[in-house]
Amino acid sequence: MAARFEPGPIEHRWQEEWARLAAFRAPDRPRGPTFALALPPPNVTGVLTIGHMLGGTVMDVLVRRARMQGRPTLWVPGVDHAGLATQVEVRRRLSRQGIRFEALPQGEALGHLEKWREEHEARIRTQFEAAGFSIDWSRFRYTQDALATRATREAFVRLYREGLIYRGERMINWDPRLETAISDLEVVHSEEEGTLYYVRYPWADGSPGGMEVATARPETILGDVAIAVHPSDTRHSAMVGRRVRVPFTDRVVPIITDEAIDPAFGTGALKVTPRHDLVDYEVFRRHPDLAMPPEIFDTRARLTGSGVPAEWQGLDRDVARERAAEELERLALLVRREKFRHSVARSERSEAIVEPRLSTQWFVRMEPLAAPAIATVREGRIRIHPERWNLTYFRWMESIQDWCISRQILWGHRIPVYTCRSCRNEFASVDEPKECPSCHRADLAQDPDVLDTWFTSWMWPFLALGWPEATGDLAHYYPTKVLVTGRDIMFFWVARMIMAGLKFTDRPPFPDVVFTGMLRDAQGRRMSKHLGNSPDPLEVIRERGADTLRFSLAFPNPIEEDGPFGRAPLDGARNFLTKLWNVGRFTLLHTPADTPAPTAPPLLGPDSTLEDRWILSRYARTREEVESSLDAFQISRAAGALYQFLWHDVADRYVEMVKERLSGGVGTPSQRAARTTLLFVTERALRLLHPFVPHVTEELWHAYPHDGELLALAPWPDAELSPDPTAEAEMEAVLEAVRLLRNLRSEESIAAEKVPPAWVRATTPSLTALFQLHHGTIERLARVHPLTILASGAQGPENASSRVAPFGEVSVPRPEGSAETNEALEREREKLIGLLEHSRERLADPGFRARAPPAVVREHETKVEELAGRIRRIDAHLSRDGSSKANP
RNA sequence: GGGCGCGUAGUCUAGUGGUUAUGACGUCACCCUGACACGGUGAAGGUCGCCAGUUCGAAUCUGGCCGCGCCCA
Repeated sequence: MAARFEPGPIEHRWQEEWARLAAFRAPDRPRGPTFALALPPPNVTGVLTIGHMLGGTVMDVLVRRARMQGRPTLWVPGVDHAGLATQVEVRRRLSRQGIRFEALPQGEALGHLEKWREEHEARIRTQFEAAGFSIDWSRFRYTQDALATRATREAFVRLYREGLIYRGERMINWDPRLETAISDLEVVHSEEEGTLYYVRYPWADGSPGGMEVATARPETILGDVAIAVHPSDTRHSAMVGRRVRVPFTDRVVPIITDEAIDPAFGTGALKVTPRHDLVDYEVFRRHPDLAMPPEIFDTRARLTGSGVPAEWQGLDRDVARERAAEELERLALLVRREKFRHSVARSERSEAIVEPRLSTQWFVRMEPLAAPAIATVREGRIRIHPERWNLTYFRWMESIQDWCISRQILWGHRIPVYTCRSCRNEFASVDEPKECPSCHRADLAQDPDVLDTWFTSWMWPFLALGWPEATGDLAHYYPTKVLVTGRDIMFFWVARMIMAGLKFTDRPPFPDVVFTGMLRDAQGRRMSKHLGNSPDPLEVIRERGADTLRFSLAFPNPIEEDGPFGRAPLDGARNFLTKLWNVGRFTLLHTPADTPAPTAPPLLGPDSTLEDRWILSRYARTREEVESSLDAFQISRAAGALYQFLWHDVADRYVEMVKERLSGGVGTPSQRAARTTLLFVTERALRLLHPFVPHVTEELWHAYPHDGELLALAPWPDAELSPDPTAEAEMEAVLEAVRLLRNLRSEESIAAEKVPPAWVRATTPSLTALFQLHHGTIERLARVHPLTILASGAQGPENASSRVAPFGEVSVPRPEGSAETNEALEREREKLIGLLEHSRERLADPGFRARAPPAVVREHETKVEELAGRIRRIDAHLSRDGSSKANP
């Protein structure tokens, strides 16, 4: 085996081998309970980020464990066409080549989109494969493939026929750059600096003065229908009912009252422009006497229409704003301008300022869908991890708005609604209709819009398994077992998936949702596509290895919290894997060629030592910890338990303890016990670590004596052993003696190559016997010789430096020239006295004795005794040294 | 503006009523000891944000304050 751990070649080899053996191909006809998981389909917009790797790692840990547990396991992958997002990317790419996307013939535009999809789909797959995720690529799906199209149409038609999808004229969010409607969720609000214009509307009757109104958008004056004030605003009550002239026009509008007006904003008077503001629209609707003015903007937010003066036609809204302000100034109607901060709504995709627009679009009625989805989470049939996100989920679901699903773009599923040009009959159809079902003519026009991408992806867990067809996969693998994703798409996707699952399959699509946190770069900024501060996973894998990347994401920071990513975690993971590699090498160095695979734990016989029993106990505990952590989706906790066990228990302690036994190599019973124990615990650790770092563990496992073709398909360890508290307690005492002796060596500056004599004195006969039995271990680990074990009453050495612990004391001779101080002991004494006093005070409190549980009282009593004893022993050392100093 | 969450060593983090507060990274000292210097051994480093309260007992529960973050409008 190579002396150095090189991830590259190992990872290639095993990825090829897994593929060759179709190790991750889910059985078509599985037996027993299955474990399925749908990969959240990445957008074909771009490339994957480290965030995808985090989610993938979590999923792979769960999937690989399930597979090793012997459950038929399916991890189904796919990609999402991401309609608007992809169209934006392609549009951008083309515009760099001087091509305007909108000017292309439809077929050609679609060609560009399709080409983009192919490139990115391949790239995404390469990235997931390089990470070693155990995905069943034979079941790869795409949200625009034939089945997905069928599912999308089926879902639409069902909701349409039930009246849950309707078309209506509503205020919607319009993206004037992309010229399409977007949903509420695709709008991002931010605080921005703007200008507030104070405009005077002259009185219609020609009397001097006028009504002063504050607005950020003077260009929309052309669409005003009224001025509104709050009904209880006494400043303006005298004006209510009067009429003003709308600047730039010959229109005359009334001053009205409405509760929605904020008297604190501007002058407390609001101009009402119902076509271009949601609040204004609502005010308008509450005043049926007002008439809807004509449209003033086209789809690119340029002034247009009969209400717009000829010289302003075609002006962009920003230009128009400046022109309007200038014109108002010229007309002496602009009172003043004022800088102010306000919330600006922008389109997530294009960053254009959203133009609220009265428009006819398709909507899904969400309330009937949300109610059962709320209940499902409330009843615990779906559990969200971490639990605190329940609140966010409920809050959004309980105030849910109808979902605008129509988009005026090219890339997506066409809305399956047709209108007969002959009889005006409108109908929805799953299949492409040949004729009008009413008049049987073939003169049909399909709705020109496409559906929001999420209208397809919200069905992903069952769509990916073949729905609406009654496929075998759907029968065997649905519902999936868990959903792992970033919490940033809780509303976009998770909540909608729960609704869709309940609506279309009558079942929750998964019982558990695991949210991963956001990663931060070295400067502590959240990684985002926008900032472009996420490294390319392929680069990281090429430089550091997939296992290193995976482990750096799984540990040390909890996967569900935001955590740092960068050199430090990667180095930590690399160091751990190197440690694992070397522990493997050491084990193999002491594993004869004919050794059988460790199918069962070593039998504990007379040749098994304390360290053997101890490491087996530590293994048993580690396994339990891994199991319970993974059951609770606490991936990092499981990884941490394995890290501690392998590094600190196996490598630092057990290996160091058995080195002596293993050297020489004549095959004594004690050597055999040590070998089989070492082989067993490290082999089991490989199995437990495999879901986290599959390549390196697969490599090592094949170098080990093994049965079976792949570690990936080897059985997951079950509870073969129980913890052994006696062995653990005994080993603790021995290790504590070692630690104190090492501490003394260091404090007394005993050179590393020196092997001084040492003494250990225990407080009880049984501890004395224990140290007697393991005095060789203590000698080796502490590098002392000879070690004398003293009976509890025995006289200690002269002129020695000592440490006092609960179990007893340890001493080494004071080296020549060492200052004869006992600072360490004195510091220890002070600390112990503090603790002693604290416990005594507690015990002196009658309330404590009366109310605290007896066990806690006893605990303190024991502690007082122990501390007092320890202080007495320290005092004995101090006074002896004192006397020896006084009388050398 | 509303809601949610979080403040624990230089940094990240565990810890939901009784522990001498966990681990990792970083720092310092010594050591290239025969699996590993991507290592070993040891050490230093904490008023558990602040103030009050509940309790025999608070990092942990309650309230207020301060700071930070996120979501929604």
